[in-house]
Amino acid sequence: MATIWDVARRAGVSSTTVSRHLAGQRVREAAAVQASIEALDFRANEVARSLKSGVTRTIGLVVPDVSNPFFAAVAKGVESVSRQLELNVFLSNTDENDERERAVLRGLIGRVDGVILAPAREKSDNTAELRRAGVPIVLLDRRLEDGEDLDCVLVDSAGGAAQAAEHLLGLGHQRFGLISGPLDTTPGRERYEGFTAALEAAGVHLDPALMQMGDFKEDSGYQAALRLLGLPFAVTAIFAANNLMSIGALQALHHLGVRVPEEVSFIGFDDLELAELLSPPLTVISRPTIEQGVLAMRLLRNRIEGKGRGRAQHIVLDTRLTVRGSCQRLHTSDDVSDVTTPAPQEAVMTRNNT
Amino acid sequence: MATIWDVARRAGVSSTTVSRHLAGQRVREAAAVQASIEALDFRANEVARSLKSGVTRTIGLVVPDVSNPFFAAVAKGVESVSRQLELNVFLSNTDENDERERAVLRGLIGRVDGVILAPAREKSDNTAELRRAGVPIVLLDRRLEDGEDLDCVLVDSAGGAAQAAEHLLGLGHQRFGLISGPLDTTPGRERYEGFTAALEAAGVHLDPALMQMGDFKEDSGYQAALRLLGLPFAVTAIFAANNLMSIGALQALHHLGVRVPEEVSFIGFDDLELAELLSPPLTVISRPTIEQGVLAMRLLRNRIEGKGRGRAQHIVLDTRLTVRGSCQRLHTSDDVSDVTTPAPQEAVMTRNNT
DNA sequence: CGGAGATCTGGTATCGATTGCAGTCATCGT
DNA sequence: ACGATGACTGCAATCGATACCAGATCTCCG
Repeated sequence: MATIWDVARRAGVSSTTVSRHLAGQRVREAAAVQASIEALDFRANEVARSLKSGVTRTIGLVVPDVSNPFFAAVAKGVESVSRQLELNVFLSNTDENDERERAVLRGLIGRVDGVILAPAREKSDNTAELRRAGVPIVLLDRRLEDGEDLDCVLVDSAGGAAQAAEHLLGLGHQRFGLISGPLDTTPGRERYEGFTAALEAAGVHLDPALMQMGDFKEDSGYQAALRLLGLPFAVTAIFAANNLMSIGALQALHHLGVRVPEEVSFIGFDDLELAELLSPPLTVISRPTIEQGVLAMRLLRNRIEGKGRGRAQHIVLDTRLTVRGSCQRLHTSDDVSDVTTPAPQEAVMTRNNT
Repeated sequence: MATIWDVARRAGVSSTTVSRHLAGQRVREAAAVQASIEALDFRANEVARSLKSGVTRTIGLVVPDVSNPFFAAVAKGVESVSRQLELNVFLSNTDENDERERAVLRGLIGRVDGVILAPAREKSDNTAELRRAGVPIVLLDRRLEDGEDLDCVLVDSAGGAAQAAEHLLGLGHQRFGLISGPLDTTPGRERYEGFTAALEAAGVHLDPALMQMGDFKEDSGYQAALRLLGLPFAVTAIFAANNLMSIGALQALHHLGVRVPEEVSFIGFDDLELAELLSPPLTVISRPTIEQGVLAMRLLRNRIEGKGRGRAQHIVLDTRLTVRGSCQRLHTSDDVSDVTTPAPQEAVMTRNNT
C-alpha cells in the first residue's frame, strides 16, 4: 500500500501538505496531490490514523446471542446506522455469561470509540473499566444496577408483561404458568414483576410452583413447559418471557400433544417471524426491534461526538399486544375468544407508558 | 491508559525490556516489570501494536443480511471460533447489494487480517482490491466466478434442490411452482439448476411461467407466491429457494386461504426454528448453519497463519431432506402421504455428494 | 514602495508499541 | 588472568499518519 510519503514525493510536496489536503484544507498543489493520490490508489492507513488521533472509528456491539432473532434485528439496526456514519462494528456474543462479557469488554478498551451493550446481568461491574477509560456506553434492552448515568434504550417490559396478564385475566384465566427469564436481568425481572403485579392487582396470586425459571434460551423454555405440565394442578394459561423460550415451550407442548389454545392458552413476549403461521397463530407482546438498534446507535453517536456532554438519556419504547389465536376464553370453548374472532387484520393494542 | 514507558519507568528498566517481557522473553527484572504492569493495570495499546506489526487481530464478516436466521447462525459460529483465537470480528451487511458490498470491502482494507464473505453476486470483481492487497478471503455459502483460487464453505445446493424435486415427484406431482433466488448468486443458480435438472431427468418440464424470481427476501417470496397462485393452471407443489422467501410464500398462501398441503404441497430450502410447529409442519431441505461459520473461520485462520500457503480448499457440506407435513401425495388426499405418517421422529434423509 | 496581515509551506515531534544493533556484564574454559 | 561465549540491556529507528511551529510567499493598502 502506498503511504502518504509516496503521494507527497510524487506530487512534489511534503507529507504535511498531503495530510492537509486529505483533511479538506485548501492547498496550493491540490490538483497535483489529488492526481498523485489517484495514480497510486492511495488510502490512508486507518491504524496509523487511529494511533495519532486516538479515534478508532469503530464501536463494539456486545449482545448475549446474535442468533436470537431479536438481537439479530438489533444488530441490523445498529449496523445500518453505523454504515452511514462510516463506523465499523465489532460484534461479540457473551452467551448470557457474565464472565465472558467481562473478558469481551476488557478486550474492547482502546479499540473502540464506544460500546453498545446488552448486559448479561443487572448487577455487574463489568463496565467499570470501560467507564474509567472514558469509553461511552449505551445500554441496550437491559439496565445495569449502577448504570443510571448511562444512556439506554429499553422497552416497557413490565407494562408488556402486564398487558399479557390482563389479556389472560380478561379471558377468565386464574391459574397461570410463568416461564420467566433470569431475575438478575432486566427483561427477566421486569417481565416477572409486571406479570405478577398485574395478577395481584386482580386478586390472583401466582403459586411459586407455577413460576419456572429459564435462561432465555430455547431448551430452558422446553424444560420449563415440561415441568409446568407435569404439575398436579393444571395451568390454563402460560406466559413465556421471551421468544426463544416461547419456541421451546411450544415445542414441548407440541410433543406432549397438548392442544393450544383448547387445553392451555399461550402468550409470549417478543414477536416471531412465523408467529402468524403457527397453529394456532401465536398471540404475543411485540415491540420494535431494528428500531431499538437504530436508536441505540444514534445515542452512542451523540455521546461520542459530544464526549459525555449532557445527562443520560433513557428511552423506553412501548410494547404492543398482538392478538392472534393462541389464547382462548376459559371454560367456554365455543364462546367468544380471540381464536374465533375472524379478524382480517390482527387486533393490536398499544400500551402507552409514562 | 498507562503506556509501556510508564511501566518501564516504574520498574526502573527501558521500554524495550518491558516489550520483551510482554513477548515472553527472559528478562532479569521480570518480577519488577510484572509488578509494575499489574500496579498500573497496563494493557498494550493494540492500535500501536497493529501499526508496527501490520497485524490487526481482526477479521471482517460480510454477509447480505444478519437478520436472516441463516446468516445470524453463521455469525454465531464465526464469532465463537474467533473468540477462541482472540480475534475481533467486524460485521457488515450488504443487503444483497453489489455496490454496497464493494464499498464495505474497500473500507476493510488495512483494518483486517482476513475476510469471510458471502458475495451478493457471483460475477463481481469486488474482491480484486482485497486480493491485490494480499488479504486472505474465505467465501461463505456462495461462490465467486473468478474465485476458484479462494477457500470456500458451501452446501450442496443443487443436490438439495434435487432432493426436494425428487421428493415431490415421488409424491406424484407434475406441476411445480419454483420460487427462485437470483440466478447470479450461487444458491439461486444452483438451486434452480438442481431443481429443474431433477425434473428434466424425470421427464417433467418446468413451464417458465411457473418459475418466479425472488431476491431471497421475505416480501419477494410473498409476491412470487401470489403470482403463482394467480396463474390459470394451478400448481400442485411449490419449492422456495430459501428460508425468508419460504416465510413470505407461506404467508401469502395463508392470506389467500390456500390450504397446505391439501391444495398445494410446499417445501423450502433452509430449516426454520419453528418449522416443526407450523400448521402443517414444514418439510424442508436443511443443512448445517453454525457449523458453516465455524468451518469458514477455521479456513481463514489457516490462511492467515499460513499466509497463502497451499491450494484453495473447497468444502461442500451435505443437505438433508427433513420430511414433516407440508407435502402430500397428489390426487389421493386420504392416501399415504408424509403428512399422515405418524412419525414420532421426523423422517430424515441425508444426501451424500461426491 | 514597504510593511501588516493572511495564506500556505515543510521540518519535526508525536502517538505507543516493536526490533536491529551495539554495548555491558557475568560466566567459563584454558 | 584473559579472551571467548552467552545472557541481557538500552538506544534509536520504525510503522504511517497528524499537529505544532516557524518560516516563506503572497495580497493589499496607505
